[in-house]
Amino acid sequence: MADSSDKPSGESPFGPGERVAVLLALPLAGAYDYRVADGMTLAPGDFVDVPLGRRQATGVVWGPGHGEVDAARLKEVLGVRPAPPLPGVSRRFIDWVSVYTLAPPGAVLKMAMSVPAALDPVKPVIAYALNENVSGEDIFVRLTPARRRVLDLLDGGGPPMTQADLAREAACGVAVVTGLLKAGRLKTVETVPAETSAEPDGGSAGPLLSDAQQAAAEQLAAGVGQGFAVTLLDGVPGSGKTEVYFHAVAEALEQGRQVLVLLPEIALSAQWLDRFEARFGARPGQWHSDLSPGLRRDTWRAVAAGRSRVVVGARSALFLPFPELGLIVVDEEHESAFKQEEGVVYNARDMAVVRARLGGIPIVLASATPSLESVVNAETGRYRLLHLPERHGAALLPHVALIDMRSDAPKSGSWLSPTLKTALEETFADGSQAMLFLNRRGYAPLTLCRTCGHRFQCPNCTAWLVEHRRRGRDGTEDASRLVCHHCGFNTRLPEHCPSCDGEGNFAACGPGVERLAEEVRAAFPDIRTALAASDVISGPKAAGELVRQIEAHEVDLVIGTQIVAKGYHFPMLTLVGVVDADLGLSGGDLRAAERTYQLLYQVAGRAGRAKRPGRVLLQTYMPEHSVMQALASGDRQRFIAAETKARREAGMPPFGRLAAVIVSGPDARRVDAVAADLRRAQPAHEGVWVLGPAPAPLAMVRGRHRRRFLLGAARPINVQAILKTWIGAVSPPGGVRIQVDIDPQSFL
DNA sequence: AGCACGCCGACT
DNA sequence: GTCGGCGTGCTC
Repeated sequence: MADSSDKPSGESPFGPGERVAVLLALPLAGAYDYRVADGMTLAPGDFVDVPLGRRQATGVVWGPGHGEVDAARLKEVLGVRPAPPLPGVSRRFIDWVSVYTLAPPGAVLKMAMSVPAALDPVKPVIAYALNENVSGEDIFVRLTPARRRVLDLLDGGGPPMTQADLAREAACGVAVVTGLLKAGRLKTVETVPAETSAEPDGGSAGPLLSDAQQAAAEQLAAGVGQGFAVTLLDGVPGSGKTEVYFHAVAEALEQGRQVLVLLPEIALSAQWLDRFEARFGARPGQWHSDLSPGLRRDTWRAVAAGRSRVVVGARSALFLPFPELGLIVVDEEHESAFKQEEGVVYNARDMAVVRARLGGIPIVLASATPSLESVVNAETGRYRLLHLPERHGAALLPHVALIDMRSDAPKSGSWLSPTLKTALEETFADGSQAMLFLNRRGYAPLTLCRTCGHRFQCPNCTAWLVEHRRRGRDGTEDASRLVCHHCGFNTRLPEHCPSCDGEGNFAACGPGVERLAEEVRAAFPDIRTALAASDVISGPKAAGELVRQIEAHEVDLVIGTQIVAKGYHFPMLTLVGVVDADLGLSGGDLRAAERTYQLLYQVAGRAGRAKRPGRVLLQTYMPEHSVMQALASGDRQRFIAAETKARREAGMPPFGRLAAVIVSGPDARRVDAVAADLRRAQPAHEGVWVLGPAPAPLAMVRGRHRRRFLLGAARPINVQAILKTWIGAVSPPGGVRIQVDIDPQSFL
C-alpha cells in the first residue's frame, strides 16, 4: 500500500445544523463541539473560525461532534478559511503524538498551525498590463527607449508583471513604469502572486556511485511507493550517504510525491543545500526558526498546496501539512537536537517514524553513528539495515590517537599537551588546516574570587556563570561578562567581589573556546584562527561565511564547539585535536558514553576527507575508558555490543520504556509538596518502577525549582495510561507545573 | 492561550 | 470610596 491518500472526498461532509468537533490550536483537553452554520458545508480538515468565550479562535474540523455538550450551549462556526484542508494523515498524526506525549491535542495542532497568516486569503498584487484602448492624445506620449523596453516586455500576450519586475527586466527605474501608467499606456490589474518558484527535478542523473553505494541507492529507491518501511542507512563520514538517499528522493519526485528531509541544525547546512541544488537543479523548501515571517507563510502554503516538492527542515517541519508526502529522510538520526524539550516534548526522529507509518510511506534514518535504539531495531529486523562500508574515492579514515594527559600534561594555565602542540606546528608547516574541538562556549566555565573563594552563580539557575570575553569588532577586548548558559542571565564582571568586597581578584577556572583561542594565538602568533561557537556563529549567514573562509583557506585553525561537529567537509583540514575528550562523560547519565562516542566520532570525521589523510588526537585523562578505546581502535561493533548488553541488563531503552515526570515552580516548598503528593500516589504496577523525587539535573532553571521522577517499565506496558492516572491523582497549586517527558534523553 | 472574575493595597 | 495588581478557572 503506497498511499496515504487524503482526498477530502473520502470523508463525509457536515451540513447546516450538524454538530462538528473542532480542535483549536490551544492547550485544551480536547476538541469542542460547534454547530455548522446555515449555508455552510464542512469536511474534516477544514480550517475554521469559531467563537470561544468572547473572542474568536481558529481550529480544524476534527470529525463529528461528541454530543456531550448541551445543544443549547453550542455556538456556530463563523467561517471557513481559504486554505486546503489539513490532510487526514496530519490529523491522525497529531492525535497520535498527543496520546504518546500526553500533550493536549490542541498543543500539538498548534505546531501544525504555526503560521496563522498562512490561513489568510492570498493578498492580490498589483500588476501592470498594456492598456489596449489607448484614447485620444495619450497615443502621442513620447516613447523614450526605456518606455519602449517596458512596453515590449508586455507586448505579445505575456502575463501582467509587477512594477518591480518590469523595472528590473527593462533595466529602468520604477518611475518609468508609473509614468506609463499615468500616460494611460499601462493599466493595473489585480493578480494572485506567481507561485512558480523552481522546484527540484528528480529526472537528472546523479553522480557516479561506487558499487556498494549504487546497490544501496537502488534498494532505497525501490522502496519508494511500496508502503511503510524503516531503513537505517549506516555509513562512515564521506561514504556517500547523502548521494545514496538522494536517489530515493529522486524516485519519490518521479512518482509525484513530496519529500521531507529532517536535519538537526538546518541553519548551519549551507553545504547540504548546495549539494542538493547541484543534484536537483533547485533549492528545496526550507523550514527552521530563522525564516522570515513572509517566507514562512509562503513555504507553509506551498507545502499545503502540494507545490513545494521537497522540504528540508528542523524537527518542527514534521508538522507541516504535506498532502502527498511520499518519503521522509532523517539525516544524523542520532542527534539529540531532534528532541524537543519544551512545550510538547517529543523526539522528531521517533515521531517521523510514526508519521511514515501513518502515511504508509518509507523513511530513511541516516547516520555515521546510529543511535543504539536504531541499531537494536535493525538487529531485531524491525528496521532494514543498509551499510555503506568504505569511504568513497581515495579518502582514508583518519587515524585516531589518544593523548594520555596524565603523562603528557600541559603546562599550568595551558590546555594543549606538548604532543598536540607539536602536531599543530607540523600541520601549519605543511600548509594544511587544523581544528581544535572543545565543547564549551565562552572564556571560562567558572570564575571565583581568589580572596574568599566566592563562586559566581546564576541567580535563576543552579549553574555557574560562564565568563565571556569576546573581542569587539575592532580587536579591542570587551569587558568580561558573566553569562548563564541556561537562562541568558548576563552581567558585567564586577570590580569588587560581591561576597568579601575585595578588589577584583578573580580567577578564571578551566578553558572555554575563547580561552583556548587566546592560548593558541600566543603560541602561534602568525596563524589565522576562527572561532566557531553558537554565540559567535548566529544564523545561516555567519555559518556560511565561516564555511567559505575555511574552504578558501583564509583561516588555518578553527576552534569550535559542537557546531563544527556537523557534516562539513573541508579538504584541507588534516588535523583535529579534541581538547577535552572526557567532557561529556562525567555526570552519571546512562547515555553519556553513547553520546560522547557519537560526538567525538563525528568530530574525528572532519579530518582528512579528501586526498589528504587526516589524523585525530584526543586529549583524555581516561584512555582506558571504553569510549576512548572504541575511538582509538575504530572498533565500533564492540562498543555497541557492550553498551547494548549494559542497557539490556538494566532494562533501559530500547529494552524498557522510560518517562520523566518533572515538577517545577517558583516556590521550592510548593514544588516539594507536590512532589511528595506524587510520591504517595506513585503507581504500584507489576513491571513498573519509580525513582524520585530528586532534584532535576539543573535543580533550578529560570527561577523555577525542579524535582524529577523517573518511571521505568517493561516494553509491553502502556506507560501513558499509567502516567495519566498517576498525574491525574494530584492537583498542583498555583505556579506548580507537572510536565511529562516520554523517552527522556538524559536520565540522571 | 486569552480573558474573565475575584479579592486586597495606593490613589483622585 | 475606586483603580488595578495578577491568582484561579473557563472557554463548545
